[in-house]
Amino acid sequence: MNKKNLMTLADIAKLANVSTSTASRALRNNPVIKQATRDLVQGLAKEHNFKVNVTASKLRTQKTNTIAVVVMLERKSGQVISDPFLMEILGTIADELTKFGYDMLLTTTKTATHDWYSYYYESKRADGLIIIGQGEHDQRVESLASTKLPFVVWGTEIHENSYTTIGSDNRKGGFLAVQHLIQQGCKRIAFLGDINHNEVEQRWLGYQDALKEANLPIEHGLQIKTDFTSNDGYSKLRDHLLIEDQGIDGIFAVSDAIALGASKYLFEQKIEVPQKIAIIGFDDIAMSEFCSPSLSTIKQNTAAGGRLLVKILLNKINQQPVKSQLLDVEVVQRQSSRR
Amino acid sequence: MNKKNLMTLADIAKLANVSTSTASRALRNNPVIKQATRDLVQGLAKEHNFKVNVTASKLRTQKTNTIAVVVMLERKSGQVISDPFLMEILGTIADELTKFGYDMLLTTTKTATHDWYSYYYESKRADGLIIIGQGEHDQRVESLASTKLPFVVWGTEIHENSYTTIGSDNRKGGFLAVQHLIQQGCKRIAFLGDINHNEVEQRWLGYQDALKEANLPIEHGLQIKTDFTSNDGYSKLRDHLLIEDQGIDGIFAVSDAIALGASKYLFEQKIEVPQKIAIIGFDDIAMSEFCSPSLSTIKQNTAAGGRLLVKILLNKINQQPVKSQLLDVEVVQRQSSRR
DNA sequence: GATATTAATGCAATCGATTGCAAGTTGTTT
DNA sequence: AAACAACTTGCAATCGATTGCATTAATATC
Repeated sequence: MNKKNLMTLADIAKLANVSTSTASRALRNNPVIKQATRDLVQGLAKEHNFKVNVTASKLRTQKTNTIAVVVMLERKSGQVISDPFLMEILGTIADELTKFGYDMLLTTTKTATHDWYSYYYESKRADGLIIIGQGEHDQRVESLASTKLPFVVWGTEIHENSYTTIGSDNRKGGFLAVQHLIQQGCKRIAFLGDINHNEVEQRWLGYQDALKEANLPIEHGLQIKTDFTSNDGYSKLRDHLLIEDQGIDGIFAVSDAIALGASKYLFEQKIEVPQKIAIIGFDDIAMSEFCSPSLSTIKQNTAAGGRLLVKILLNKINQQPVKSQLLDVEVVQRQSSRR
Repeated sequence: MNKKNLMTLADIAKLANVSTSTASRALRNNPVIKQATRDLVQGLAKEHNFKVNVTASKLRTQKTNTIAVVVMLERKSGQVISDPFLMEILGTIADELTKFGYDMLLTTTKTATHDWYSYYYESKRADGLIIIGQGEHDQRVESLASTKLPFVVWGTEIHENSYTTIGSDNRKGGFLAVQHLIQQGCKRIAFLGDINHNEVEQRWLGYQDALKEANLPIEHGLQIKTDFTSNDGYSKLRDHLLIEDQGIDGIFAVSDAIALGASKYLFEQKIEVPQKIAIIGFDDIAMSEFCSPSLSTIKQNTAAGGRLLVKILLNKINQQPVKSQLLDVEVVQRQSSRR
């Protein structure tokens, strides 16, 4: 027993009358050790509630069995993450990692160090990295690609082969959203989102695809740069889209949060949704079903996404070849666009 | 340089022509080392981008500089966390911990081990534990109290001195919410929540306090056990509160998520909010401001809560005396209760 | 100039588990 | 009975940084 009277492997070994090497192997069920010895050691370990000191183990094996997850937050647009979408995917990742015996280290970009390679890999905090949200063309992610740190990004594939990304088929999502609005009879559809985000850019391309397909004009005046918050959805609609003048009849917001903000403004202005203006969001967060009118949206499969992120990263850590993947999306029609 | 050609302290020492002991002290700015030597070593470290191996450091110092955060999820009521409230407090904790140089290990209760003391403390994964949400009188938390693991709980103080909790003044919150409804003219106010949760129980006591103060009867038929989801808020209202029969004119929901679910049902039934029924929630999640009608609620100060959790835990780790604390709450009046 | 102080640095043990290699046992084959 | 193979186990080094104690160098004191 050491000073803090926590059992150590040596203690167990002594109790079992074997060497620490044998004890170690026995505990890990190494078949080279006689079954009887294994049983003995494992029994003693359980009896004395012995737990391997993972720190010592990490040092010796040079594996941390830990994955770091970085959530990219907007530094400017506000302190907290309001987007429930993040929480959902985070929850899945956490559960999936524990399933594979990995611990999960969580950081946001707000206060954390910027040199992820040094901080996590060189200093041996984690075996790999999951980055959620590429944000606005972030340089840090780009520069990781040249290091030995295995990592995966939730987002959109940008530079072929530069690094591995998992994400929804954003372009298709944008397309489906707008196609849906057009099917509901919309002719002049506004776009709310910030195309400096890679994912949003894709959704925006999808928006254009759908307009082109329907032979509708692409009007730049209807495309409003909007942050990922309800607040901005609200105020951009108020300040930049002069509803009457522009005569828009549909809104595609690149997140449900934005869409809810926009809805609020429409409600206040007593503009009927969906009769006068139909609206659709993106994400399918839990709240969307419960606002009034309920919000149509593009559903992202967060559970599948979280699982895939983990799987791909672990494969990468084990030197297996991996490639970027797109997850399918689908339209969820609710009241805000049904007419 | 070792095999993986990462710099090690010994390498730096060699470059600087000093012993590893000196190098170590120099790096950590130990004043016993001559300033010139310190500069030399630190310069070389920076130049060669050397980072201490935290694993080795942890092993030697017996400190992990890591805090584990456990998010208690309902195992039954569904897989994902829909409550944005959790994400907000989690974000604050993450940022606050990095500020103090700690890493944050995140787990949910869904898949994780149950013996937190063994898993985190005995195996040296973390120096302390933050538990978010006591859930339904959980036994695991209770049993931690007798171990050496320093931990803090977000929730409500239950057994005096048994362990340290930080949380909102839930009883006052419940009181304020219902008092507010009464001031708006409500006489028969329903309660939606599951009082098996410690926090909810407090809010429920506050509900009763307010009714008593106003000399209104406490009707058990108006108190409906409801899970922390919009879904359940919706269906419990539909199935158990026969609006016309009971003639309720106010609803206090113990979370905004529940309140939104309830609102949806009222909206569908074309029951006017707040004229016919006023409604108030709890939490003040970001969405509450953006539904229609916007949701009145009791605001919890998550930022202060997160900061306090970290501060108290670190104090505890440093053997300083700490005590449980209540955070103040306030009414945020919006459309759902303004009449 | 000799000794007492103080300032800097180095030696070597330590944290606890893992593992290559050697050594000891037991069993098999001829 | 010798020779060899197959099992089991132990020795001792290792992972990389930290730190108590000893030692050397520099400065002060008489």
